[in-house]
Amino acid sequence: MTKRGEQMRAEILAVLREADGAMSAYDVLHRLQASHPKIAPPTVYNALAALTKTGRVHRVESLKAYIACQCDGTHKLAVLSICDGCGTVEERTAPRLVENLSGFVEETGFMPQRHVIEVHGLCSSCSSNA
Amino acid sequence: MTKRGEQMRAEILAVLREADGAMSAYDVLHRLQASHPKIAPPTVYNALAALTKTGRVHRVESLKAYIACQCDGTHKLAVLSICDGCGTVEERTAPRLVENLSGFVEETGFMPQRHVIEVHGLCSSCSSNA
DNA sequence: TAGCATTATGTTATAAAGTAACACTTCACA
DNA sequence: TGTGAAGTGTTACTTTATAACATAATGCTA
Ligand SMILES: [Zn+2]
Ligand SMILES: [Zn+2]
Ligand SMILES: [Zn+2]
Ligand SMILES: [Zn+2]
Repeated sequence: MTKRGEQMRAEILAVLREADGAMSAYDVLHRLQASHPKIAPPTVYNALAALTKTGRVHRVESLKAYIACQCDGTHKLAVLSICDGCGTVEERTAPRLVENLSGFVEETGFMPQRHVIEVHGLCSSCSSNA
Repeated sequence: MTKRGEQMRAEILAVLREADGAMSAYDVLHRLQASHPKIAPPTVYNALAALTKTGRVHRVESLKAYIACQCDGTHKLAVLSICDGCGTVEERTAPRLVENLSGFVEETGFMPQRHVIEVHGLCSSCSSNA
């Protein structure tokens, strides 16, 4: 919340936005070491946690990596398409699909709170170059 | 493929089947150290990789952990319900849902190959005890 | 069956990812 | 200005995972 912290989060968000694909926390760390020589892992992880909590960043679970949000806060409905060729990650919202998924797990009395929907494959440009 | 390896895989699968919830690779490792004092991480990771490739085990991406397959080989259509209360992971197949998801990502020319669908929340018994 | 190539497996050592615990800073409010 | 709550940073460490190489099993050739 303070200036220092918010600035760190803004820098990390900028780094993630510039990136082509997802970045690991340590990718981010090494990138920041140019401007912040003494930065340590927890600083990055703290900032990523704060950014994730406010929906500005998502962790890509199946890549152990992070992306800047591309869906402007509707991240609870997000589907990630992960290209295993070029590493790009596209985020799109799919309210209907998430609703169906919730309904499906609720059939057994399960109470859903957070959805992880990640699809690996090839993006259109990688699959045409295959 | 050889006897030694297949036996290791069978043991690991048995350990995972006995477990209540998902186990980390190191949980499995420590469990096996009782019977195999000199076992090392790559042995476990190799076996888990082989078991995963043949669909007998799944990695729960959002838990960095592993479960024995509960769906008998139809794992490409699986949805995991992960209880954050008691740690149980239930696997159910949802062909229709996966088909819809594939259709959704294909709208942008993406070619899906592997689906990760994990829902966090509370199982029926944990949510009634809440 | 012996010799050799091929593949699978195990071991050592190390890298990558993540976090606990505590010290420090900031800022609101008395 | 003090005091405390909240947030942030640092040190040191744990957990997760893999590269590289050594070893062992398998199956083919002769
Ligand atoms: Zn988003
Ligand atoms: Zn691509
Ligand atoms: Zn399965
Ligand atoms: Zn539960």
